[in-house]
Amino acid sequence: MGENQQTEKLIKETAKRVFFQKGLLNATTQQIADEAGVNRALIHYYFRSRDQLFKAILEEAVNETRNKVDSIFNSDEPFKVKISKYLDVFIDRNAEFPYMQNFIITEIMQDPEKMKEHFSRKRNHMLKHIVPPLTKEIESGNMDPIDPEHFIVNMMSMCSYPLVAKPFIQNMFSYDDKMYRKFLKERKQVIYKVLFNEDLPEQQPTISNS
Amino acid sequence: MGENQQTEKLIKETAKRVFFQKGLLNATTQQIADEAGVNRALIHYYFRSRDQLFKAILEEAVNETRNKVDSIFNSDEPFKVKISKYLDVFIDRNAEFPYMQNFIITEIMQDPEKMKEHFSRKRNHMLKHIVPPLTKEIESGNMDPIDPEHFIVNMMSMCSYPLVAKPFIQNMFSYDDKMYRKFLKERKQVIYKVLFNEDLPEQQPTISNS
DNA sequence: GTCTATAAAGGGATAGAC
DNA sequence: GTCTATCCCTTTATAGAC
Repeated sequence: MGENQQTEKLIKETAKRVFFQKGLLNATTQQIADEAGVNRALIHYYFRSRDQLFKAILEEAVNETRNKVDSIFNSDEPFKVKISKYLDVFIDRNAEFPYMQNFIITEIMQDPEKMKEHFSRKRNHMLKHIVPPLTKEIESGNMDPIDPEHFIVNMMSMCSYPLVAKPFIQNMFSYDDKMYRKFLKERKQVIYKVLFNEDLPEQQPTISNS
Repeated sequence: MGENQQTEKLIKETAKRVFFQKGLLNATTQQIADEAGVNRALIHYYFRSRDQLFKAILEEAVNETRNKVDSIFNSDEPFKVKISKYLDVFIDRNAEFPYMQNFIITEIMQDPEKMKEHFSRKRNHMLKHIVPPLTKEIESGNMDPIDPEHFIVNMMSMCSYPLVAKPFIQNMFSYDDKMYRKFLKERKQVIYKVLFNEDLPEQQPTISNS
C-alpha cells in the first residue's frame, strides 16, 4: 500500500515535470514512463488513460495555485500589499511550471468541452478578489483610474508572458539561463511600478504564505 | 502552371488558418487537406513533408510581421508615434493569427534546434529599433526612466498575452466573442497609457502602412 | 497535377503471466 | 503491483495508375 502511493505519485510528478516544466505538450505515455523509470503499462494501471493522467495533474496544479492566491486575497492587508504578494506567488508559480498555460490553452483549443469543469469553478475568481478593493483604491485617490478588467489583464500579461515566451526573450536579448533568471527577478519591481505608477516599498515582512 | 501556384497557395493559406487561427497545433495533414478540399497526397507533392509545410508558413508569417514592423521603425516619426503605430500593427497581426506564438513556442520546446534559422535573423531586431530612441526619450525628460528590455517585454506582454490566452480571458470575464473584440480594441489606449503614463493623442493620421 | 492504394512507424490501451 | 505481448487505430509518407 505504501508502494502503491509511491508509484502513483512518482508518475504524477514526472508528468508535471514533462508537460509543465519541459513544455513537451505532446509527450507520449512512453516518454513519461521512461522519464519516471517505470513500465508504460503502469500509467494505464493507475490512471486508465493518458487523458485521465492529464486531468489529474492539471487539477492538482490549478488547485494549488488557487489556494495560494485565495489565502493572499482573503487577508486584511492593504490592496497594494496584496498585489505585491500576488506578484511574488504568481511569478514563482509560473517559474515552476512555465508551460502550464500553453498546455491548457492548447488543450482547450483541441477540445473546448474537455475542461469546462476546471473553468466553471475558476470563473470570476480574480474579479471578486480585485474589483472591489481596486475601485475603492481609485475612489480614494490612491491610484490613477483604470478599468479593473484591463488592470487584471495587464498584471497577468506582464507576469505570464515573459515565462511563456522564455525562448523568445532569451534569444532576443541573448540571455543565458542565469541572465534570464536575473531578468525575471527584476520584474516584480517593474510590474509594480507600471501598475501603480510608484515604486514598490522596500519592506517585505512575511512573503511565505500557506 | 497557373493551377500549380493556385493549389500550393491554397494549401499554405489553409494551413495558416488551421494552425494559427484555429489553434489546432496538432492538426494532421488529413485535417488540412480536408479543410482545403484537396487530396492529402498533394500536400506531400508540394511540400514533401508536414514539417516542411510548417516551416514554409511559419517563415512567411514571421517575415510579413517583421516587414511591417521594420517599415514603421525605419521612418522619421517621433518615438511615441512609432510605438503607437506598432501597437496597431502588432495587435492586428496577433488578432489575425492569435495562436502563432503558442505554436512557435510549442515547436521550439519539442525540438530546440529546429528553428534556429528563424531566430538568428530576428535577433536584436526589436533592440535596434527601440533602445536608442527610448534612451533619448528618457534623457530628454519625455518619459519616466525604465530599463529598455523591460519596456520591450512589458509592451509585448500586454499586446500578446490577451490574444494567446483568449479562452482564459473570455471565461474569466464571461465575454462572448463580440465583447472580447471590444475589449481588445480598447487595449491600444490602455497599453499606451501604461507605457508612457499619458493618454494616447487623438489624431491618428496614416495607420495604413505598406 | 491529381488520385488510390499501401507501406511503415508510432502510440494508446488491454489481456494475461508472474 | 508490475511486466510482456499484442491488438487496433491513426498518421505520415511514397509508389504507381490515370
